[in-house]
Amino acid sequence: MKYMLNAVQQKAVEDTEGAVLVFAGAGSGKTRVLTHRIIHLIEDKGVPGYNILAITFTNKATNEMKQRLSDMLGENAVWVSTFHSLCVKILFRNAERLGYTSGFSIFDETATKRVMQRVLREKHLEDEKDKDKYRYHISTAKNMGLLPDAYFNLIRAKERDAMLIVEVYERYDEILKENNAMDFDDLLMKCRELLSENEDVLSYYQNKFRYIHVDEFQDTNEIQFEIVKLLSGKWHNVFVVGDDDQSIYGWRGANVKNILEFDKAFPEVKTYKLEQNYRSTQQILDAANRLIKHNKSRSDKQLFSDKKDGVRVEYLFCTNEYNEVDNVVGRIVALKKQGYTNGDFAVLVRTNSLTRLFERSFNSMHLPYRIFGGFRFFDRKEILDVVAYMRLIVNPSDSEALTRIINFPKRGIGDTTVAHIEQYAASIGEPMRKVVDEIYDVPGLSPAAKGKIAAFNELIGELTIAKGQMKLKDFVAHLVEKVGFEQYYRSQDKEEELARWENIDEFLRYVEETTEENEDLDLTDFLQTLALNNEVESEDEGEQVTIATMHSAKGLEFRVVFIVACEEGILPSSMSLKENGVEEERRVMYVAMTRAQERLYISCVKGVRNRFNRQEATMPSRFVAEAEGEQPSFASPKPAPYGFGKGGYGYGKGSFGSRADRDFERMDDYSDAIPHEGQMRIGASTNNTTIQQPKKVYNKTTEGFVSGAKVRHKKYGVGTVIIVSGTGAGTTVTVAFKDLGIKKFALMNAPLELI
DNA sequence: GCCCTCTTGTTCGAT
DNA sequence: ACAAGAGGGC
Repeated sequence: MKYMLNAVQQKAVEDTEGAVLVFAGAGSGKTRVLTHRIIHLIEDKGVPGYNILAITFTNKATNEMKQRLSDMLGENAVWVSTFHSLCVKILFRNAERLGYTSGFSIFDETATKRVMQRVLREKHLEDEKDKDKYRYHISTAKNMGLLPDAYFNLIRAKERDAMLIVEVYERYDEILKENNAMDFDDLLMKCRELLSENEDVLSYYQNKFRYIHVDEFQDTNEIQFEIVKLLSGKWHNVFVVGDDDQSIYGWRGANVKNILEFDKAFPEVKTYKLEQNYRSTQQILDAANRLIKHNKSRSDKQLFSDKKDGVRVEYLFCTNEYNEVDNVVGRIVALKKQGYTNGDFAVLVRTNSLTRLFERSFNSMHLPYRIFGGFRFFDRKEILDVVAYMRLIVNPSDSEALTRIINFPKRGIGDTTVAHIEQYAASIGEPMRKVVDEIYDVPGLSPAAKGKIAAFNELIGELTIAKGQMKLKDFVAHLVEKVGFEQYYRSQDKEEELARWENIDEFLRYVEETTEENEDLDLTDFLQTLALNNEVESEDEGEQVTIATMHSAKGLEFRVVFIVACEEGILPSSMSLKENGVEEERRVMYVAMTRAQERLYISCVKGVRNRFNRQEATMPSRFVAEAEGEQPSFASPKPAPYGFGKGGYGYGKGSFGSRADRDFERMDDYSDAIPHEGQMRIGASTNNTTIQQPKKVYNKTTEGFVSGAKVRHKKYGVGTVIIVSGTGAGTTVTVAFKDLGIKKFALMNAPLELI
């Protein structure tokens, strides 16, 4: 079953030899072109599937591509994977060449943080406020392919403590090496190293991959591009698709130049441009085009659509985050009455933390949902613990895993003892596992401590033997049982602890399922997939509303899209403002908008939002005005004077007053723009979902009442607001008065004024 | 030396 | 709100 292709798409599909670059605007059928080309290669050109490689960026994209290919081809040997898992597979087969053993550990964020902690402890930098700074630097360096020395040369001029940063980098890498472990960035860097320094390995893969495809090429960084160049070195058949307007991974080292200057690496490249959009209505595209035009650095293009009869994009201005959630839920409920189903909806957020409110509300409304991005099931503490046992057994050098579990569940082995073992291990240049194994030779530990460690050692020894004798799923169950997780969590008799046990139980089921699909999956392979698996456990209960971060929504499409929390400081993120990254933020918004097929809602809170358990004033994102087509009143080339920083910013009374008023009037306008003649005036129909009827009275009154604000009470005098709760007319504030203590007021009635 | 509880700062995005 | 650190009890 082949779909129709337009003339340009068809040409790109049939242009199979040499380098081909396809500029593919959002929704222009990029994936379709990719899959058709692969099918064309196999069915019409007789290329064996195992000679074809397709690289994507996310697991989701990989799965989708695999699905499409097997739908159309049935069983096939096409190698589809993300850059990272491609590299892992190549590395596992050739780890010895780089001085690692196969079965090396892949350190996720949690593990690398622990390593960093150790480095900082060693270097007496515990008091350093900005601990993430070092990890950030290391990642940046690795994404550019720079070893410590080279990175030092790059930053010595602009970083005061460049020397220190590089020392931390060196030590961090040293520890990873000692652990026989790589972090995510290493996977790419070491793979390139392997390929460029081992002629035979390189030529094996060069021969194998006669046709190479790269999706989302605008998101590749230097190293990824170099890997592509290396792999294609023999046949030069490289087919890349991308869209510079959708480049949203600059922070991960992605280099738009890779796509814009592709012809420098492949001078004979043939280029195609796909500008017809098959996804969205013209109304949605108009708004997206209006927005993205504000970016200076981009190759000009204009998406167009045949779907001219859409409805207008709606802008929702909400008073607070609960009101925003209600607005979204209300519209979902109403649209479902018009025939939309749960699977048609997506709520797109800029940050993971914003998903919680929607989860809670969807739960209470019994609206099934799934989450993309956000916290992985496998990142839960209890799962990481189980996995750490597995890691230690596969890779005895993994001291990070060992320290994680040596005293969990509690065995009476304290920090001091662990630190002693760590130091001793370092002094003799052996992994901690080895020291634990020979604990009676270690000086300076009490017999009691040695006994406890010996017991732990025996456990690990027993599990190591069991691993060799059992099938993977039995082994994991055995491990969980032997270690005593169930007993530990059940004995606590707390709901929270019980939930942790249930998660482990679910993990066991996951192992069972995975091994069912692949009978002789071994522990090493399993750990490898786990490390890169982003899939959140979901028991596909049919139709679900999608909640996703804007980044993870890339490549997806939905009939109805809600872009929420479009506020200055969130989108664009305050972090991006300093780094001059507003253009990338605008592209994030652009990606989000172009996910929508039929209906697009852009919503923001103009008022107060809870962040980090404190109240912060919010104002609509400049992007809202840009998409609407107005000249934004506050988007200046200078860095914006506000931003969410430590302590938030003061939303001075009336400082943005005139604009705020205008937005509010506008909201009245749009509340009439709800699709299809008065089908929904939400609020009447559903108990929990009321669309905010703007009442300027209390809006004016709640404005500025944020925690920390100084107020004067007619009777009690001056105090400080500590808690603001409720919404609109029901808002209550709790105020601490210097002498009279803490009082709670209904804001509407209380004689309070801001000072 | 180890365990338990209370306080504290912390969160952009993904593999 | 959640995990790491501090501090007191055993």
